[in-house]
Amino acid sequence: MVKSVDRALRIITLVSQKKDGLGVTEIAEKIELNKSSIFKLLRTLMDHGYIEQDEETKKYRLGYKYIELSSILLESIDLRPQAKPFLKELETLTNEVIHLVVYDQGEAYYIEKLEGNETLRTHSKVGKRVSFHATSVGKVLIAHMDDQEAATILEKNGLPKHTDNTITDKEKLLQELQKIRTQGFGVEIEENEVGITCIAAPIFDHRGDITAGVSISGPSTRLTEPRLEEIKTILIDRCNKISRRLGYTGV
Amino acid sequence: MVKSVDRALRIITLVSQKKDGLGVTEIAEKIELNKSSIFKLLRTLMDHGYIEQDEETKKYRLGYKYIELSSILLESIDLRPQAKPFLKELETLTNEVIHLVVYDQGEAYYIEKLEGNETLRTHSKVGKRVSFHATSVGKVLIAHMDDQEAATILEKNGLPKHTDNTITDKEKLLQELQKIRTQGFGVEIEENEVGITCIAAPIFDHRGDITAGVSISGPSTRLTEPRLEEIKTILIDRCNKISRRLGYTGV
DNA sequence: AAACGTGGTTTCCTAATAAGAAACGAAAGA
DNA sequence: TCTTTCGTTTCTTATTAGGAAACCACGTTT
Repeated sequence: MVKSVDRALRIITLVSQKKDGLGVTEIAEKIELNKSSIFKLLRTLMDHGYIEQDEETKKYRLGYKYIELSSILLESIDLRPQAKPFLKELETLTNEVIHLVVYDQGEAYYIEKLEGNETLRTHSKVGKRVSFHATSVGKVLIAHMDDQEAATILEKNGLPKHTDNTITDKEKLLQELQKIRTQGFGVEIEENEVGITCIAAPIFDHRGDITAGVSISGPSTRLTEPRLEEIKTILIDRCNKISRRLGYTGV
Repeated sequence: MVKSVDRALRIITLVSQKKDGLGVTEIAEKIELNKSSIFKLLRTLMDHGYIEQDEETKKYRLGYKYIELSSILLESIDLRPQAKPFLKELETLTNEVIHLVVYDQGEAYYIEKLEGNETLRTHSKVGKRVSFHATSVGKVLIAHMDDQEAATILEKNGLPKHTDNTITDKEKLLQELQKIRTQGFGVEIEENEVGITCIAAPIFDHRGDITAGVSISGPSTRLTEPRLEEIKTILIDRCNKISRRLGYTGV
């Protein structure tokens, strides 16, 4: 632990909390360090543009460098590596099949799959396209798009019947989407494939737009109501964490 | 200058440039510092979440803390204080009236005004609403909105004639807007007020959306073609700088 | 399979340096 | 005008950051 660096970073955190900035003395009190030491740290941070001093009030606030790096960073974060550790957690906690599905220009794709350890498995392929109306992730994705985009997708793909449970009525689907938005997750019981049940939650990016969804799927015999209830909680929790990793600030 | 902090910040900058991260040795070479020193610095940065280590590759990359702070930060930056110093520069460089105009939900307002030092002045008030079709800033603002939003505004406000030069024909206005988009600035010669000429450039935020415009205005007798040419260059330059301060990455 | 190389991590010592005390200077308030 | 406050500077000493070298884990080569 490099002490001066530690202190410098604490200064940054402190300064970032006060939009209008803080004075040297104020910072010195909070960090519990000598004024002159704080001053020197601030100067170093200033030289790098991480902190800047208001010319009039003499107070210190976050600098342009921070903003510069942030925006570049937010644009360049990759979903997959950010999500991976959380997906792994879901895998070990549930022992079911975990899917990461991204939405990109009218299409949804599986980009990650974790198998779980149990023997009875659902079959799926990374890269395969996802049905929007008949899967939990698909429903979650369209539920959080703007209405126009969702309408275009549904228009284009229609509502083909996959099983007896598939929602083929548009009105019913719209109600289902509303439900998904309010409760924060989506469930699908044998709507896509007989014997398979699924639960999914959304991932949002730094602009607040939906970019992906995570689903947990398994045999309906195992994913019964009480089990889904358990899984739901941790699924939503991890999805929120992934969203925050992408810079999402809501919730 | 606190040396260790300086080095730590250089590490951050370095790491931020490589999306996939860097190893200790790699960093040590670039910073020209001993491996162990770099290691200790990295550990400190890690403890604060500014840097994180990939579990598999062992490489170091920017951490969640950065992302967390950035997104909060980008949402909370105030345009006015960011723009102020650049507007002052424009003022001293041109000696004309400088206006900062924000766009917010269908309306445009002056939120900042700098007078210049010369005697002959245009009159305007901070807080006053801005005409969209008859001023250079107004035109710049609608030029960079999406078509639907621009159409709504024009529909609502119409194209009232202020002077003989006011553009009252919709087709002609649309052509003008196209021109503004391609050349990156807008000019208005006595379209809003007889005797006053104006030039304006756009400011974009971190999402790439237009949020404001800066205009420089003065008597037409002084703001002649060659003078406008000079002013144009520095105006666009400062506007770009302000945009970058707000996290804009384009250009 | 053993030797070698590479890259991350740890240890330890000492020279470099960050921290603190105190003084200074400018600005704001009484 | 005097006082207080706050940012800045100076200087000295105890702290500590940095460097050399060794260590360890892993992968590759011979």
